[in-house]
Amino acid sequence: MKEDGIGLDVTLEVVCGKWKGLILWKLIHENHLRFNELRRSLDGNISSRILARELKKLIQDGLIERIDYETVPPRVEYRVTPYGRTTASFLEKMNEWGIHHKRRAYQQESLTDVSNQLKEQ
Amino acid sequence: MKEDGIGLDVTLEVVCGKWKGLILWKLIHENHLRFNELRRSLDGNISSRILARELKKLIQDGLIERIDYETVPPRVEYRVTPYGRTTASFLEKMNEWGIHHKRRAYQQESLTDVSNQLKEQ
DNA sequence: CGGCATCCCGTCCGATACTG
DNA sequence: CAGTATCGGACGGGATGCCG
Repeated sequence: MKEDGIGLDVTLEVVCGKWKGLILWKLIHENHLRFNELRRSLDGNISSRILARELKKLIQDGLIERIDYETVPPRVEYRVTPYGRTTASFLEKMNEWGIHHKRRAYQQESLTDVSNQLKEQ
Repeated sequence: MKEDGIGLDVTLEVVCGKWKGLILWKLIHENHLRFNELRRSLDGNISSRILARELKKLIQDGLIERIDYETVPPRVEYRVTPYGRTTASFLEKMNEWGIHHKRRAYQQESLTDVSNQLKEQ
């Protein structure tokens, strides 16, 4: 038996929830997005309140940084830090797996359809 | 720009929450655990209610399977399915990253200590 | 042993409105 | 533009007790 999941728990904490993983993923691929830019790029259905909160958490963990240009009107950009970029190691894998899972879920539907048809005979 | 995070969202759904990732991880490394065996192996602080609920979700997604020996007293085992085992691709990476993150969080504390000492001067 | 029922709380998530 | 304030619902997670 190998050593246990000593690290998995904290990764789950960092990336968990509906949005933080997606935000990280976006910033890794886009580099420096402004608040509303980021908001619109996330399927459009995250509220500003939620986005602000999730961003704060990611900043606290040192994964992204906030650049305030101190202008009027305000201009703030968010960037992934070099450290935050290391999360790509598992986000990449998660994304790949998700794509397969979607394909499989679709096949699964077809299978149960067939199975139901068989049962009806 | 590459294609977007078309898969990440569903992976987050599957693995999200405090426990499902850890349960999968356990079953991948142990193969067929009984209910209370599994429960005790998870830091001991998951309630049976929560465990039962999370197991159901994982079964619905086809990641694990339940084998009921139909004996008295009851004997039920849980196993990861071949498909469930494919999640190891990202769980492995998440675990590695988490270990690094813990180490870094520790260093970070030392850094802020130093930073605070500097500010006091 | 392997759960389910009940109650409870804190957090997540969202819509809407508003501010500097 | 970049958020904050407020309200409210849904869900995750936990403690306790009971059942076949």
